[in-house]
Amino acid sequence: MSDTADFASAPAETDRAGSARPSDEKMRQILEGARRVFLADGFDGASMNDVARVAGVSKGTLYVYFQSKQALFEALIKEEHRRTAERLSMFDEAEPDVALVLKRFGNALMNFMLMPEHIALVRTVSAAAAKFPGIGRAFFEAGPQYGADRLAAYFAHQVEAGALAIDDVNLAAYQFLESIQGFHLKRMLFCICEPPPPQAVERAVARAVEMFMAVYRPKQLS
Amino acid sequence: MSDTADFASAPAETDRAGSARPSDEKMRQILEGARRVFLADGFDGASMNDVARVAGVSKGTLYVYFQSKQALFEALIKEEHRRTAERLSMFDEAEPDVALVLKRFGNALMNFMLMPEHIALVRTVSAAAAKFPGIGRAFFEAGPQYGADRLAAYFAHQVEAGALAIDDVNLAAYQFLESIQGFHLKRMLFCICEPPPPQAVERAVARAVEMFMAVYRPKQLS
Amino acid sequence: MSDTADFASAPAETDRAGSARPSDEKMRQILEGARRVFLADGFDGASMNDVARVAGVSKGTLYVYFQSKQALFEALIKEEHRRTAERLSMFDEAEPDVALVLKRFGNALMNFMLMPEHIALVRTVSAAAAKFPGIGRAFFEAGPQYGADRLAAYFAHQVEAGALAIDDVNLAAYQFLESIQGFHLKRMLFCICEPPPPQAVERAVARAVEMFMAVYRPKQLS
Amino acid sequence: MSDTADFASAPAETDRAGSARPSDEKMRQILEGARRVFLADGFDGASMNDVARVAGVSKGTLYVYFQSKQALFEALIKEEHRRTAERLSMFDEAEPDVALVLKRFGNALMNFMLMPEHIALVRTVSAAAAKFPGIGRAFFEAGPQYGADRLAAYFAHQVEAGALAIDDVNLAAYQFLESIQGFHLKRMLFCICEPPPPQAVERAVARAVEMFMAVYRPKQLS
DNA sequence: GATGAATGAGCTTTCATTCAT
DNA sequence: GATGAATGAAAGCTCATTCAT
Repeated sequence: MSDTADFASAPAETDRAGSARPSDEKMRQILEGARRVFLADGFDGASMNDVARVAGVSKGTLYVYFQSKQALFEALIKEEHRRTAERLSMFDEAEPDVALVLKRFGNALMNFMLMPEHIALVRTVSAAAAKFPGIGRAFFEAGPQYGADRLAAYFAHQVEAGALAIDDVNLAAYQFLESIQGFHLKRMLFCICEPPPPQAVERAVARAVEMFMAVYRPKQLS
Repeated sequence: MSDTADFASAPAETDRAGSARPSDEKMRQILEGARRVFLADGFDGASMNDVARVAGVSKGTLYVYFQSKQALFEALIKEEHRRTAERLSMFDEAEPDVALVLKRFGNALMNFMLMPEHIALVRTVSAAAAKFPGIGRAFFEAGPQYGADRLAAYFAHQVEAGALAIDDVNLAAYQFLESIQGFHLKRMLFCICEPPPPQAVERAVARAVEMFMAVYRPKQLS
Repeated sequence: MSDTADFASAPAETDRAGSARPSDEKMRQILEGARRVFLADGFDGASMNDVARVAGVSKGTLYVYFQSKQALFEALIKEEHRRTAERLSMFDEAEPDVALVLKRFGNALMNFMLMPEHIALVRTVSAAAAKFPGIGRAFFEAGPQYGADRLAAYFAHQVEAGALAIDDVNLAAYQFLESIQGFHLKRMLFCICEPPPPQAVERAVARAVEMFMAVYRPKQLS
Repeated sequence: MSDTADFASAPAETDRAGSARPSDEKMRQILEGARRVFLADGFDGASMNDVARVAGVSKGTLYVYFQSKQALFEALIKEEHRRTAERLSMFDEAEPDVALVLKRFGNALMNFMLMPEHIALVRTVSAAAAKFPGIGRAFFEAGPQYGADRLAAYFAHQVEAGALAIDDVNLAAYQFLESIQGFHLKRMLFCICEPPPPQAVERAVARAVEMFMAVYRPKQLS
C-alpha cells in the first residue's frame, strides 16, 4: 500500500503466544514517546533526543528499534493510520431514519477529528507529505478516502432500499463529509481556537444533514 | 491583527518617490528567496543558509533586514496573506444569474487554491501554527475567513434582492466553500496527485452549485 | 615477548584429545571474522558489530572470549604472526647453487608478501603500531626480523662452506631482502596497483640475486 | 594527478600579493592542527573535535574551510606531499666522485625519512590508502616515485659521462634506494625504536654505496 | 556458554546567529 | 548597508561495552 519500509529494523519478532516480551514494551514506549514529540513538534522540529527522553529510553535504543528518524516517523504514522481507520464506526443499516444515522455518524466523526491529537496528526502529516509522499498518500487512503468509501457504500444500500435518491454516491459522500468538517477543522488547523463547544458541532452537523437531505431525499413519494 | 512582530527590523522606509532604492531591492530578493525555501521545506526544514543562497545575498544581510529566522518567516507569511486576499475577486452584484456567479467564483477560487504554491503555503502555515499561533490565526483571517465574509455579504445582498432564501448567510457561505474545495484540496494536501484536470474541478464546482441552489433557491415560485 | 595481554579472557583450554569443542569452534569463527574486518578496515575503522556479524556470533559472545576490542585485535595479530613465521620456508642447505637457492627463496617470499591479505596486514599493523607499540614490535620480530635471521644463518653456513664471501651476514641478509621487496611492496602498500605479474616479480628477484652475487661471490677462485 | 577534490571548500582565494588574510591564518592553523592530530591518531582514530581543539578554532570553523573530515585529510596529505617533494635535494652533477654524491644524498634522505613525523605520515597514508586509493597513489607518486625518477636521471647522466655502467637506470635507482632505507625504515614503521644513531645510518648508507659501486662501477679499467 | 537488548559517551556535521571589516 | 568568517550548541547517528536471561 505504501512505498516505505515497514518496521524493518525492529528486533525479530518470535511471536510467542502474544506474551509481552521486554522488546514489545520498549517498542510501545518508543512509539508513545514518538507520538508525543512528533505530533507536538512536527518531523523536522522533533529531535531524537527528545523522543528518547519522553519515551524513557536511551538514544541508542531508538536506533535498535528503528533505522533512522524517518523510519521511526513512518512507523508512527502507520500506527496512527490503524487507529484512525478503526475509529470510523459502522453505520446502522437497520435504522430506517437516514437523517438520524447521518447525524450520529457526523457527530462521532467530528468528535474524533477535532481532538487536539488528531489535529496535530493532520498538521504533521500534511507538512511531512512534501518530504515523504508515501506517508501523505497512505494517510489519505487510510483516513479521508476510507471514510468516504464506507459512507458511499452505506448510501448505495439506502438508494437500493429507496431511502435516498443519489446518482453519484461517491460525490455525495464527499459533499456530506466536507460540509460537516470544513469550517471547524480549518479553524483548528490554523490554531484559531480550542475545540468548539459540542453544541456548535451538533448544529453544524444538523445543518449539513438538512442540506444533504434537502437534495437527496427521494422526491417521488409526494 | 496578529500578536507577532511586524517587520520590526526592516530598514526604515523613507519612501522617496517610489523609486527602487537598493534596500527595497534586497528586501524583495530576501522575501523571494524565503518564499522559495520556506514553502519548499517548511519552517524547521529550511535553513537560513539556503535562504541566503537562493536570495543571492549574504547570510549577514538576512539579519540586517530581519531579527531572526522566525521574524523572516512571519514577514513572509504576512506578505503571502496580502497576495492571497488580493486574489479573492469581487462578485458581480449586477449579474442576475446567481448560479452563474457562484460557478465563476468557485472556479476562480479553485484554480488559485490548487496551485502547488498555494498548497505549499497551506501546508507550511498549518504546520507552523503549532509553534506560532499568531501566524495561523492571521492566515486564517486573511484567507478562508476573509473569503467567507465576502461571500456571505454577497449572499446577504441576494437575499435582500429576493434571489436567494437563506436564513444564516455565514453558514451558507462556509457550506458552499467547503463543498467545492474539500475533496481536491485534501488530496493535494496529502500529496496524492498532481493538480486535477480543469474539467474535474469544473464538475466539482458545478455539483456544489447545484446542491447549493437546490437548498437555497427561493421556494415562492410554487 | 610483548607487553600486551595474552588471550587473557579466552575460556580455559582443557585440551582434551584435540577434539574440536564448541568453544574452539567459536574462537576460530571469531578470529576469522576479526581477520576479515580488521584487515579490511583497520583497528579504528572496524566495529565490533561488524566483527560479530561476519563471525556469525552475537556481540556478547565476543566479550566472552576477549576482554575488549583491543584484546581481540592483539590476539588476531599474534595469530597472524604465527602464520607468517610458518610461511618462511627452509633453505635447501644441500643445493650447491647458492644463486638458485636465493632465487627460489626470493620468489616464494614475494609471492607471499604481495598477497593482498598480507599487504592489508602490513598496513593494519603499521598503523596500529602508533597506538600499540607491543603489536608492532611483535610483528616485526616474528616477520622481517625472523626472516632475516634465518637468511643470515643460511649465509653463515655458505660462508663456512666457501660458497660465499660475506663479512657481515646480518647486513647482507637485510640488503638482499630489501632489494627484492622494496619496489613492489611499496607500490602495493600505497595502493598503486594490483599485484604485479609473476614475470615482473621474477625479474626483480633475478636482478637482486645478480647484484648480490656480484658483491658476495668469492673472488679467489679465478 | 589524483582523483580527489582539491581544497574544494576553502574560501575563495583572491590571492592578492600574498598578504596574510585572516582566512589564510586560520587555514594554516587548521592544517597544522590536522597534521598533529591525523599523524598521531590516523584517519579513523582522529576526531574533528581534537583537530579543532589543537588548531585552536571552533568545530564549526573546520567545516567552513573543508567540506568534511575526508576533505580535510586529503588537503593535509597533499600539503605534506608538497613538502616531501621539496625536500628531495638536487644532485651535484659536477662532483666527479659518484660514491660521494650518493653518500651525501643517502644520508640526507635517511635523515628526512626517519624523522618521527615522516614515519607517522607513512603510517597514516598507507593505512588510509585502503579507504582512499587516490591518496595513496598521490603520495607514492610525489614521494618514492619522484625520488627514484630523479635518481635515475642522475644515473643516466653519469652513465653518459662514463662514470657508471648501468643498463637499467630505473631498476638501479630502486635497488639503491631500497637498500639504504629498508632496514631502519621498517624498524621504525613497526615502532621498534627511536630513530637510530647517526653513525648507524651513515654505516648503512656507506654499505649500500659500496654494494652499489661494486656492481655498477665501470669495468674498463682492468 | 551464549545471547542480544540496552546504554551513554562520543562521533561527524549543521545551523541560527554575531561581529569586525 | 553589506559582507562572510567564526562560533558553540545541538542535531542524527554509531559504538564499545554490559548484563539479565
